[in-house]
Amino acid sequence: MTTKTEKPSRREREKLRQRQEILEAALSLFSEKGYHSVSMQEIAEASEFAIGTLYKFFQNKECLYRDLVIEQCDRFEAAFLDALEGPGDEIEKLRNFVRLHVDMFRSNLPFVRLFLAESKGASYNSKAGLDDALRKRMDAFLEQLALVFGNGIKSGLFQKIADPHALAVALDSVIDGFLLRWLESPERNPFPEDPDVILDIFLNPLLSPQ
Amino acid sequence: MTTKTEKPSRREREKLRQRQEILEAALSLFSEKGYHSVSMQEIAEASEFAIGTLYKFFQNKECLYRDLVIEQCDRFEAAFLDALEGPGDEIEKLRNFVRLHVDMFRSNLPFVRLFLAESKGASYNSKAGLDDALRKRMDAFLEQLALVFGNGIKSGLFQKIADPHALAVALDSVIDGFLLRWLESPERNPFPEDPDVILDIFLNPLLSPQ
DNA sequence: TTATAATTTGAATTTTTATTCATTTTTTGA
DNA sequence: TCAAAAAATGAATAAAAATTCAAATTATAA
Repeated sequence: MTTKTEKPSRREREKLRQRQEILEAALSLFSEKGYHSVSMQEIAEASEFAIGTLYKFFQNKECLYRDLVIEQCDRFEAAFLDALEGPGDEIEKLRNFVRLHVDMFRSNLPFVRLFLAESKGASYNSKAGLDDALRKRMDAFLEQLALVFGNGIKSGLFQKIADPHALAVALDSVIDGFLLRWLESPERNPFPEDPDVILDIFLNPLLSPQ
Repeated sequence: MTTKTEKPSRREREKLRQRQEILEAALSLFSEKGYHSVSMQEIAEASEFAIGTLYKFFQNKECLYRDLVIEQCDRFEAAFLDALEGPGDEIEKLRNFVRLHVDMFRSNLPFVRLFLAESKGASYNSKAGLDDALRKRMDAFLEQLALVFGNGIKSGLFQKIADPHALAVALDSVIDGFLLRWLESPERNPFPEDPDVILDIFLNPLLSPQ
């Protein structure tokens, strides 16, 4: 009962911080070993709380995992949409998107592993309906990306070599493909520092002849 | 001790058949529910053997899973390499590869789910070194695919818009991307019946101007 | 047909881990 | 400073499966 005007009290802020610490430890563990190979015991030790305390923050293991994935997805989605809604023509938007995608991939490897496992592989969380929620968000995002292609075609910036939605799927797949190859064998596959390495495969053919 | 000249005795053939039946049941279950959500009990019931019998064929659950994945990969790899080594120019080889990829995807959905979980997501089998083995095979296969692009570029059939290895990664990613989208929401994403829908994104820009 | 070997079985054992909750520790406010 | 409330703890419980193995069944061949 410090000040009443402020929304989150000191205690509440402290709780939030603790919650984040648990999620951070859990993210690191889950991404390394997968959902089923991480015990609540381990998460407790890594985050330096007692097992019982975890259950004060999360109803159960599944909910902990779900919250973790959803919160990280929020971050990523917001960042990607920002890139698509930024200034510039469609080429610029795509370039920003690829650049951001590559950057976020590299600086969020633990989550990326988790996300790929969750979206491409078998979901650990079928009961919690997590995969369904993710699929819907992914659909919505691809819709936005397709819009960029669609607008580019409408304005004559791009040639209509394929359906905008197909192009969106293709671009997203290729980015993930490149980054995944790098993640799996960095020695054989160079990290695509320059986003144009990826984008050129699309832009070159897409660009209308001047 | 029937005939000595024949390699696999009647008994041995019977064993093989039983083993296949177990793997078939396991594939169906694993692909539907994921490694950790399938018990040996379930596999036993589905294949109509006793639990103990499973352990006569496979050292443990992990080995059963590993054998399953590896044997299916063998089939796929052989088929894909066939397509790349077939007759025709590089365009024809790529077209055959895409067509075959799409066909095998559709007619082997249970295994495809498993493979994606294993290769894109978190491997269930880190101890057994399965992911490492798969990665090596994938690398080798991409090398072959890159060779096709490389030859096409050398012969002037393709323009060198990117490194052959990058093109191989990109094509493989796009195929998987399209098929995965279809798998996840068939109502929203049409099945790419015509392999050219996928290949055109590559071939159009690649084809040298006549 | 029958003794022996090979195979199959599934109940019992062991292991692993999620979850609970009585107890202890810490914080709060007078 | 102290009693009451809140929070944290982790040993104990419960549940789920993997694995084992003694007993039962089936196949072999003399």
